[in-house]
Amino acid sequence: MEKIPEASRRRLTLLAALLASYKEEKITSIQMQRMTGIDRALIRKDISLAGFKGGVSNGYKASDLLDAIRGVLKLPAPGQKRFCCIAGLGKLGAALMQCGIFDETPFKIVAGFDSRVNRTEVLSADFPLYPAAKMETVIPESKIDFAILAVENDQAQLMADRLVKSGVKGIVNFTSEILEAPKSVVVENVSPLLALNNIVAEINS
Amino acid sequence: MEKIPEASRRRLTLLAALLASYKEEKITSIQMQRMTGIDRALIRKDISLAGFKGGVSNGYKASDLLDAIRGVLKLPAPGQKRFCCIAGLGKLGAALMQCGIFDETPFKIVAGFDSRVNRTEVLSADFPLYPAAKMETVIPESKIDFAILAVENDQAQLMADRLVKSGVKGIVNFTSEILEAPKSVVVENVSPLLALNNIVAEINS
DNA sequence: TAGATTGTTAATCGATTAACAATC
DNA sequence: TAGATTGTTAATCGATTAACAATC
Repeated sequence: MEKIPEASRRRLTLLAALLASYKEEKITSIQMQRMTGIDRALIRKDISLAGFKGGVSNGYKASDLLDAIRGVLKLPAPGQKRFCCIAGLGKLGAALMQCGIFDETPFKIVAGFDSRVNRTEVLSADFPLYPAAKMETVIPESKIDFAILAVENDQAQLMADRLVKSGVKGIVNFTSEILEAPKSVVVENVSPLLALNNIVAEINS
Repeated sequence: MEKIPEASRRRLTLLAALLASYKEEKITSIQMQRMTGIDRALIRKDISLAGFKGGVSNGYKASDLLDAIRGVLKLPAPGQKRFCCIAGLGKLGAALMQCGIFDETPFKIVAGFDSRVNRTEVLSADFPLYPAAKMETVIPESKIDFAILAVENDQAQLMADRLVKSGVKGIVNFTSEILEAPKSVVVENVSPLLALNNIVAEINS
């Protein structure tokens, strides 16, 4: 199997998210176009790139398609567990850790970090909270691969550097800072500010 | 000015975010490559597409470059105000509204909505909170263009439909659902779950 | 000047679209 | 069958890379 281009990979990840909550048995490229805005020819091309040939003239079996996409992108399926941590336990970080955002998903938050001792002592969670200085020992020990970064902007790069040094493979960046990181660590920006600016730029284009 | 392709537009928006917190006077394409991972030739090409010709042999003046990018993408500058609302005042929505995420930015949250009356009564904020049924009157009256969607997944599409009907131009989607919306409404997905899946897919590619 | 970086062109590369035979 | 949709090919379109003269 040749490797899937980035644009296709991101669309397939989106389709997987769509299918994960899809309720009917069958789905067509036309329906997926309506639900995602992606052209149906492109959807069929992506599915073809993913190596899935199970479609018939009344569409794809949704669960088979989802399994195929998960398989080729190596996305974790329900039942598997990938460990994450939250760095930054301010209002936003605390809410992310308490709101059950990863319930019923393969991702599981197993640690929280903050540089302010009083945050780690005052807050409570289903998993242990540590001072930031413990990151480099806790992250490898707990087999944490991914971090949610929710610190204040002025600490963002500093904490990102520590996460990188601790061995995380990916960072979900909630701060408004653009993080410098080695190519071996993947950063996904989910800053609401950046998102709004992307929306404005698209509207005005 | 011919219109800027989407890929360039998104990179330029990222550069604007970078420059907004950049402290030195001058910046080169090599520095921007290190900070963002984008190839320096591509950065220069994007800047050229944006119509900025102010670079000299020791780089760009950061503030001029930022102004130019904001100008061409019509990004709001500090001092301007664009009004937003939060839909969904659970733990995450409440944290987003209280954590000052848009302080010192052109975006301002001016209303919050929840379908549970007890949330709008129990919580307090610098701006009014309304039952969801009021969206269609409050959003146009308050000149709200953008919404942060932070409801439970099972209400996501329903609330998105109401936001669309109320006239918002863009939705920042914190839920794990993939939203169906007309092409005239821009959706940016900032779901941590989708972000993690994108990270996993990239690592395994 | 010497060294470094920009701005732009041309070449390459990759992604999207159109179209339609094959399939159910 | 009739109608609809897939899977794939070829054509088009757009984006990235390489290279380098111009500039400071």
